[in-house]
Amino acid sequence: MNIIISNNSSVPIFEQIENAIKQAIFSNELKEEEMLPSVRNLANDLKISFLTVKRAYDELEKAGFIKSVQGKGTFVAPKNIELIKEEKLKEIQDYIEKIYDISKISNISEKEIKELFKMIFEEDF
Amino acid sequence: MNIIISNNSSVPIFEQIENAIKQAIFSNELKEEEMLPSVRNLANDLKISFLTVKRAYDELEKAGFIKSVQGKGTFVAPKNIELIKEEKLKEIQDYIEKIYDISKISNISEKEIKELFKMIFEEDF
DNA sequence: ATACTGTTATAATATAAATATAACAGTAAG
DNA sequence: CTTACTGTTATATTTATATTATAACAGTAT
Repeated sequence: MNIIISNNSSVPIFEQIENAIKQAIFSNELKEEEMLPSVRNLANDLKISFLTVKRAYDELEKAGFIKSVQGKGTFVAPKNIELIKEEKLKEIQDYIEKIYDISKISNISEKEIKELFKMIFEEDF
Repeated sequence: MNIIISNNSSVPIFEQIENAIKQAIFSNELKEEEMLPSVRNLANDLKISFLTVKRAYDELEKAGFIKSVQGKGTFVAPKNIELIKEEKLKEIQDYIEKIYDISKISNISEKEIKELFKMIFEEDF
């Protein structure tokens, strides 16, 4: 698995790891039940503290993407299609929220946004 | 000008001020060449440090929205708001394209996206 | 002179992210 | 059982950023 992190990103490292692993799971680069790198190994590879990896794993586990077992390792959870769809809907929601913020600040009307949607989705929206 | 800030927002106060002033400029509530509240006055109104207001003004000036003159005050820059609006529309278009890509890959219907829009814009869309 | 403007410098506080270190606990293989 | 991996937990520290308090300095207008 290829994870690239940036020190001077405004996105915290633990969150960058989360996103990279989610993406690997979505793209099936990490398959069901497959073992993830151990917290210490990944920390060594990325030259960061294992606690930062731990935090990323903890949040991924809370969200249901992976499962940690003491003494054995951390594994990709059996795929839950609904969970993945929820995640994608959340991504879309984040984008819509960004659009909302921009429209409010820039005084752009909903009508104008609708037109863009029609153009890109090539359908009545 | 009505600015409301929140202490426990994850958005820094200086950024909340930035956004509120941008919005006021785009909505023409603050007109070209119009004077903004002085750093100390706005700070007193919002019950925050004038340095926080100063920071917001500094960033707005760097972005070309306002212009500060020592001894006189801070003023809305004469600027082509339409030009900035075009840039913002382009940003929105990029986000919609991302949404389009996700929806195609994840088999998410336009109806579901419409629902999210209604939810966030809190209006029929 | 005064009373406003913005500007700058310094130090302090608060919070979150990330770290270093150490110890503890479960699993599997020799 | 010992060894060498796993994950877990606790404590203290460092780092970066946002925010503040305070003081002084500088330009403008009346």
